[in-house]
Amino acid sequence: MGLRERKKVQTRNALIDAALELFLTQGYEATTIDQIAARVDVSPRTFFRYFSSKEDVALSLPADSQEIFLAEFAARPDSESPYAALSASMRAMIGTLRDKDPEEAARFLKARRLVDETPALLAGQMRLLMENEKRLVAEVARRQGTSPDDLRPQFVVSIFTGLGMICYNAGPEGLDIMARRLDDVLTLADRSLRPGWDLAAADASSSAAG
Amino acid sequence: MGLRERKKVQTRNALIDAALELFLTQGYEATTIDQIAARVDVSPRTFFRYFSSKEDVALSLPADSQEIFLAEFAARPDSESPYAALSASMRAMIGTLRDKDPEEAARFLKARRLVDETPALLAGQMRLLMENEKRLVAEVARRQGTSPDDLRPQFVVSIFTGLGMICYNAGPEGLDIMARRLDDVLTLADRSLRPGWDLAAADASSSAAG
DNA sequence: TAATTTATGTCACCGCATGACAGATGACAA
DNA sequence: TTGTCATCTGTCATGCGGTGACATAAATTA
Repeated sequence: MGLRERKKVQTRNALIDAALELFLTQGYEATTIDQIAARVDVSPRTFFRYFSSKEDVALSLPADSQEIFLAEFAARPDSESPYAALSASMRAMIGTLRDKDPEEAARFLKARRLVDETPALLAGQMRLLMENEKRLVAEVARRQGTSPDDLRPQFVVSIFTGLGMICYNAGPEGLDIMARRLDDVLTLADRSLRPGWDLAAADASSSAAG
Repeated sequence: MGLRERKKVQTRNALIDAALELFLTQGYEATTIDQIAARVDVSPRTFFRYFSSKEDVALSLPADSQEIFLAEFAARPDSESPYAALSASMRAMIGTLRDKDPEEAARFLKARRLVDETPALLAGQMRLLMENEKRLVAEVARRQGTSPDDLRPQFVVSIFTGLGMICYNAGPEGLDIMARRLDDVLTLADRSLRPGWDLAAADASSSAAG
């Protein structure tokens, strides 16, 4: 890897660190791009060459974790039911996060804390989630053998997204807490849902695109 | 009602109409506050005296409908289970919308269409939803006899929120379609969930606040 | 009509975000 | 090492969103 590339990731990480630091101490809105740039000794214009917006830098780590989740999901064997694959991917994501070096894990937790206490960022995170939702629905539909326009894959994804939010948003206290919370939620789900609920049952189609 | 008040609601509605019109024809981001204000013959500064942001005017109608839902929910008898009360409130909300005068219903549908095709607004709508979520969880906890910090009321609300999103977001084509979609989703839910799933079962507590 | 309240317009200002251009710096071949 | 090229960066200018301050116009009340 050349010097140029190394410098780039270095600047990028520095910007993230500076941003998180300032956001957490002064508050998200109270922090300006100029302050972040100044702390990294970079022009404000350069900030926007690394991140498309103020929100972007705050959500870059959560966005990464979502990408990890999606990658895990895509890698699950077809033998698993949609819901089983989704649950396993969630567990795998937490595991992956835990295996990273401590520095990066700390960054992630900082970001999680920040998002948790900033409504605007919570909304942004939801937006990320929704952008991925289509991909998720498509994959679930494939596993079910139904159409992505069908109500059933959307149903499964919606249910799971709700569960994911509970444990994801409840875990700025550490990845262990988050993992435990996930277990609790999945236990609750097992108790509430009928076996095979996520498989393509008889009718209930009523396609109709959104 | 005095002239002053009448003028205010008039201006407000004019701003909403102008905004929706421009948003739908030019696109949300491509439309400026100045354009909206100009169309109503009002200074841009005045726009912000009626709406706190560009997003606010676009989401004012969806926000209203959420308020209606919450009001309906608060009015449901305690004899209903949490999930039953939530479902009934959703139906009632659609009914209330349908009973309004056609002009206002048209505005609502316009807003729904707009939100549907604008990711930023979709996210904003989710933010509104999440702001109300606490209230919802508290009410469900009361009905269950559990603590709002408990996982179970959160679980019920999350599940229902997912279902609500499916039918809500699928209905820019009219309130009738939206009602039918709701029926389909609830049917699917009845088939997937065990009877009494939304009641406070044995343990599964593991409180832990977010 | 006079006094008070309140809505509106004007002006100034800040922060976010983007395009354009010039200069600095690393990459690479001779 | 040197020269060329690609790319990163800083500076400048601009537009839009959003807010505070103040004066003016309009409605309310007496």
